[in-house]
Amino acid sequence: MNLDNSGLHNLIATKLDEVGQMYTQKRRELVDALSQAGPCTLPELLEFSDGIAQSSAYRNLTVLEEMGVVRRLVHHGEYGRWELSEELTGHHHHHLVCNSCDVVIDVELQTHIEHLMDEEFERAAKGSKFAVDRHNIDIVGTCANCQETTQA
Amino acid sequence: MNLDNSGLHNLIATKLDEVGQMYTQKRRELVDALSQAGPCTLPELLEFSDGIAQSSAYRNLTVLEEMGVVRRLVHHGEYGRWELSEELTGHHHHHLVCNSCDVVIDVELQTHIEHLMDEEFERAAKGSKFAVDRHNIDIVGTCANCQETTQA
DNA sequence: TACCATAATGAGAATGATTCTTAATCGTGT
DNA sequence: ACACGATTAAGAATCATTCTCATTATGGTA
Repeated sequence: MNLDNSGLHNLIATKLDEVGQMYTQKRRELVDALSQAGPCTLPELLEFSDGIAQSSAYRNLTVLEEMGVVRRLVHHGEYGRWELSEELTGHHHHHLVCNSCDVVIDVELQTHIEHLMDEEFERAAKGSKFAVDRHNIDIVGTCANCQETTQA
Repeated sequence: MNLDNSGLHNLIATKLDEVGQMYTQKRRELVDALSQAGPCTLPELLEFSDGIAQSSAYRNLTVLEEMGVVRRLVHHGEYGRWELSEELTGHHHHHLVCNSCDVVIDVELQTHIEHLMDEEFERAAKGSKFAVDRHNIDIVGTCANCQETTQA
């Protein structure tokens, strides 16, 4: 599979360079996997990447998270999940979360709904003097695969 | 503090009785704590409750979760959090999540916004043939306490 | 009230995802 | 080629959560 992630990679390389971090092959592989596959667990990332050690994967993801390159998601499955940061991809999105197999799928909502929600979230937070930063929405249910499986 | 949770307790007692589970004093204490304090971590629950063992707290919460009495939340803090289920309280709500101290505060949104969101979530899920069950919204930012603290 | 069967409790061991430690290796600039 | 700092990987350590099991409490029954 040939990915053209050169734009993405250049962006990240610059970002890491600014703070004296290296954008190594292993780190590129993690980013490639995430850009292909969407939110991934660590075992999934280990499959994609070629022979990276578990501890290195965790460490690199932590570094990349601190740099704002990736974001860690936490749901009910046994593993955490990682995705490219919105800051990097430029796509604000939310998640379909299957409560049968724990898979996570990206979705985008219509802009005018996002605006309405932002306004309402601000209003709702005001009562608690809570300063809103961002919002995460999980649409929970059953993915297409699991619907088929349970019918069989 | 005198709570009148008799209605709540009766409801739960009936629910548990139907499946041959006991609604013990320890379980009542957990429910009382949750009904007072909102989403709680396990250490918080251990403080509220009077001398319940850690392992018993976990086991009881799991049982109560299976009965649909409580729900487990998972965020980025070190501990999971537990709250009374919406099915039980009858209040659909979402969460303000402080990314500084990890506290979780309940909020309710306006009904017409909930309707708009539900429609949009259905629409967004359709593309992935995803069957929507419910939605969770986290409004992430800084709670009032942490805003004060950082100013000092 | 005494007895029995079943469920709940608590102490501690086990589990397992994630983080930490450390020695070896790699990259980059000189 | 050298030296320095960053990265890697293997395995140990951490720690929230789950499991085990012996003890205790509960509810039903006669």
